Amino acid sequence: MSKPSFEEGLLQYVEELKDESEMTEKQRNILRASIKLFAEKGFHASSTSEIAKEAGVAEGTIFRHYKSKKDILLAVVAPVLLKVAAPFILKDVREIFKEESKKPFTEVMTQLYRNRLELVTANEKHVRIMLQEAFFHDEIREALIASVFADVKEMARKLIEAKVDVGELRPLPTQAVFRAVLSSMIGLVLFRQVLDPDEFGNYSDEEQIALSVDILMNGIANRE
Amino acid sequence: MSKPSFEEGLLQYVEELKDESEMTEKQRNILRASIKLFAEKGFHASSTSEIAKEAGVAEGTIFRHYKSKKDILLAVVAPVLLKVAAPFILKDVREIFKEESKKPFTEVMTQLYRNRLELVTANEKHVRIMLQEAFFHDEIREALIASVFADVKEMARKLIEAKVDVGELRPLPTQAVFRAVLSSMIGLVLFRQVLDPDEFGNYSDEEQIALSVDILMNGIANRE
DNA sequence: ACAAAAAGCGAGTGATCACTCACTTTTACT
DNA sequence: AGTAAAAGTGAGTGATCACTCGCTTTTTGT
Repeated sequence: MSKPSFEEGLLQYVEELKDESEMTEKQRNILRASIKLFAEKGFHASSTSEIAKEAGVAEGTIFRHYKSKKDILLAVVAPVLLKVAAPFILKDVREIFKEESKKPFTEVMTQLYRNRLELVTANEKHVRIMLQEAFFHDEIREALIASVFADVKEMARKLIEAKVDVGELRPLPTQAVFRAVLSSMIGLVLFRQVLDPDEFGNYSDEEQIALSVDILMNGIANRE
Repeated sequence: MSKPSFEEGLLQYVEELKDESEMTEKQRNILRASIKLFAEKGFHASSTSEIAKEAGVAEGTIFRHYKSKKDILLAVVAPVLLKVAAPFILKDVREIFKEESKKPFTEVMTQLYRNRLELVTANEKHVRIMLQEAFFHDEIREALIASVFADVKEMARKLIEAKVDVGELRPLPTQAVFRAVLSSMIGLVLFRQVLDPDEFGNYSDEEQIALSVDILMNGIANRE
């Protein structure tokens, strides 16, 4: 599992801006600067004067190309989300899901949980900022759902239905199974990072993952 | 299950401010106004001039009593959280958990999920603002965890351990079971309200709850 | 009753913000 | 080369913000 950072992906994308479109160099600089600052400190915390400074451009130039600050955000978020964030978030998931039929579902889940825990740990700041922005701006939330959630849902759907067909999973509504999987994963991250890091530490990450997967697969009820 | 709104609780608390402490009437008005505005629009969106206006007080008076705007927040949040929000959030949970030994765990969970779904639906705005503030201010997040999460965790611990003792639940680490329960609940709410409301609507709330409880109890794996 | 302290006041301060506009420079087209 | 359009500029605008300060009013203790 390779580990190119989100930052690298961003920088690379920013360089690629050079080749395409009929943008002025200055306009590209504005986008570059905005991407950098928004990713670093979020939208609200980045002022237009900062963006201008970072871009080496007069503040008036910004508003020559974008009619408002929010306009920059929208111009920046869609392509970045689609070309950098979504691929970055989904890359490993796609690999893990690829060999669906070979591995037992339990193993796929274990790998997935381990991988997601790593991803969130390594990119805590960016995750935080993304959630924050998704919280505030409907457009970003919807774009995130459309570009990331929709994909992962489709991938999961295929895997889950295949596993139901071979009798490895119960024939429940796919949507409910997907929800259970994602909920369990979100809960794992949430408990470790936010809600209860102390008690979480009573077991190693591997043990916690094993517990989560065990419960996801077999439930918490005792079978008489 | 009674339904006093969060708003009512807030207003009642605000009235009770009258009786206690050595506060000036104006100072109480400032707290009242702050509580109202913060609950309505959040901390950042409420300006000190607004608070002053709402409180019927000069802006200078605010800073006579509180050395900064954040100071008001901290003075307001701890007691409100402890005396209004936490009881409000936990009230029904406590009732549902009360008759622990009588009802099967499945039934308790079903009631709990149903109740939480109702609570979030009926108080969407306040939930949103609380999460938003918890996101931004470490102090609030920690206060929420200490006053709400800690309580619910303790209540759940007792119930879970009792149910493990009578053989209704598997002898897993309590903490992992609690995480599974809470994750499933958060997931239910998250999918319905944010992530996938369309597909969620394919089943009724009751059906979705039943599915979540079923999976929580029995897992998603097929038992050969 | 009187003075000191506390409470209250509101115009004012300086900072920052997104955004504008009159103007200059560069680019593109003929 | 000449010109019109596009790009770029930066001082300026008005709004808003949290917060201050010199002053007046009210409360308190004796």
